[in-house]
Amino acid sequence: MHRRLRATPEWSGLRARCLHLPVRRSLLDIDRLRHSTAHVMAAAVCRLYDGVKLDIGPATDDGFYYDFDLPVRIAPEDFPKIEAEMARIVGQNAPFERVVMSRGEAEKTLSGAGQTYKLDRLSDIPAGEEISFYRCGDFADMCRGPHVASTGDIRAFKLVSVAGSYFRGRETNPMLQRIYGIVAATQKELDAHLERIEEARRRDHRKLGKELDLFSIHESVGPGLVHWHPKAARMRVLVEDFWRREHFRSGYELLFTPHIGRANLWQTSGHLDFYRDSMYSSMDIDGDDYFIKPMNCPFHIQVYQTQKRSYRELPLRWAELGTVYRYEKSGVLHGLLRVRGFTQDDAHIICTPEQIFDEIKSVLAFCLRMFRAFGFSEFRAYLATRPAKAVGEESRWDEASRSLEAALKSEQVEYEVDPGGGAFYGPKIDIKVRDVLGREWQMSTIQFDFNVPERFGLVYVGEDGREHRPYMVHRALLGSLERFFGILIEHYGGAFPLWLAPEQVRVLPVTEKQLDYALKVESALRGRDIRATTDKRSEKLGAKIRSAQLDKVPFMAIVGQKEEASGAVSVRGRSEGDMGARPVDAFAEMLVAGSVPGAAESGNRPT
RNA sequence: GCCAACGUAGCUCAGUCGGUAGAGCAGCUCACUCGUAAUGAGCAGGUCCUCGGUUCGAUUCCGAGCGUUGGCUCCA
Repeated sequence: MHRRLRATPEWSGLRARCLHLPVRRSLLDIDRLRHSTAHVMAAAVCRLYDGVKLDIGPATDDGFYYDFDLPVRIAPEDFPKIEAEMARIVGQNAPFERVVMSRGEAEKTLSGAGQTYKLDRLSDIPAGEEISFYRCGDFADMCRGPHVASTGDIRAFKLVSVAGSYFRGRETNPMLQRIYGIVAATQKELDAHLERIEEARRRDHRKLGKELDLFSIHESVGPGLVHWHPKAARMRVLVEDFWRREHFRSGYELLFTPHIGRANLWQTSGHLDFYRDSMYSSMDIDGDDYFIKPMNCPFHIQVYQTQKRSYRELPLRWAELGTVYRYEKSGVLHGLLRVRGFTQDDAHIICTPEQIFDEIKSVLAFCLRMFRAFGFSEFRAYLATRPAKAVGEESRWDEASRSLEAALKSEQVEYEVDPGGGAFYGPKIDIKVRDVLGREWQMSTIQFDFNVPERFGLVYVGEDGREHRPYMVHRALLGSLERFFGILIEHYGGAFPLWLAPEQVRVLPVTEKQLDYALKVESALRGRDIRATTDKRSEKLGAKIRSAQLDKVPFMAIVGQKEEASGAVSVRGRSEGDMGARPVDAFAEMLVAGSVPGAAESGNRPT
């Protein structure tokens, strides 16, 4: 899941631009610094606490961590103490010395020190490979390295969090304590990094969702179940309308299907065999078991099966904004990004073998077009191919995988292949999108399904008059509307572009004497489908402007005596400031022109 | 689900070493009628997450549960 990115020049350039990370050093050097700092942290923890058992302390994408088994609980309040000890070690400028040992020596050293986790890790090292320790002052750790020359090279670091983590990530193993830290070459770079974390915190969709009155999740209703407030609902309608229009234009038709279905259906589809852990328990209706849907595909298949299908009507492209419910473990729920009930922008494409190349290519192009409309321009794809255990003929897998790869090449999307990483039922492409802060979000998935068509006996009649099994592709572009909305909030920092803003204009009367005129302006704008409201409070103009700014409304229309006399408004842009007076009609014209779906706007810069 | 922390007004938070609580903002009322990021005064607002236990007395201590947060894991 947390795959390390390859340091292609193009990609690291992007990182540098978006994450404000140092460009001068190669990623290897920064990793060396991170890993060495993890050692220094481990050394400090060993000095401060007794009975420390070490596991590992690797560099991560933006820092480092070290896993410990400790008799005491570490809390963030302990960080200053550990950091102070780390600073002492750095001050000593102790060199990192590499010590090579035989397996026997290493075993003796580790078991003598009671380092059981390390012993376990030692057994992972293949026979014949060199076993090295790195010593630094009074601390030594089995480690492949490499390290910086000495601790004095570590100038700016900070511990950021502590959390539990299973040894080797397995639930059955003991839970260790993981301390996370960040490190940079200079204090300035560290500060920049901290500033980036701060910016991400400011943009947190859970925080903005509350501040901007967008959505809520209620303990009384249940965790992971989202309530869209009026402003968010308005935005969702804008997204959905745009989505539907684009689908119709791209040759899709829409379906609406039920929320529940008989157990037998899920038995046939295989969900009850393979996916039951993620499904909610059944409900009894007239003595039959029904399940709430975790996916839409079995329903779409039913629609397909209502007729004998000919090759002439393929490809069929059926899309549905289908709300599905899936059980997610309580610990993984996270705002809008990980929920239990969500609306997939699902579609199934059923086509002949001859059609799959073109179909995949156009799905991918459609996908990128969609993202660009929402202000995303950096993508990365992961192609997952046939695993050892898989259903479906190998030739079909090959054909499907080739079509996926060809589409990626033809659309010039950077991608990585994950050999054998596909699900048992088909190969797939997952597409990740970078937001304005340089964070990567998995959104789209385009996957072949060789399982469901087989299980439901899907066929079409070919030119030869015989029955053939069609290819079925399952795809979601935005993924889930809930999750996509959360990402949009963070990408734009709540300052949505004009076409998506739930409130596009707020009319601000200078005094209550202009309230009637303000309401007239509001109604004129609404007449042009512009989302306008009026601030009717008895406040000074400055206060009204402040509220509108905080609510991130794209435009304010200020109306005082002068404007009323001339049938005008004074326009103030949320990022432009005072834009001067103009007639109401001209203002409306400007807004309508700027509200085209997908219209780019500079509303997403960090503020 | 697991480890840890947290849960006080609509929001952000303070506080109570066990004697049922307070601020700012938001809301409401009144006054003010104001020109590009906060006018003033007043009012109202709380099952201190829930349920048990200890105690004369629990928001505070203990236990369980629920939820949130940070991770782990999971994401056919």
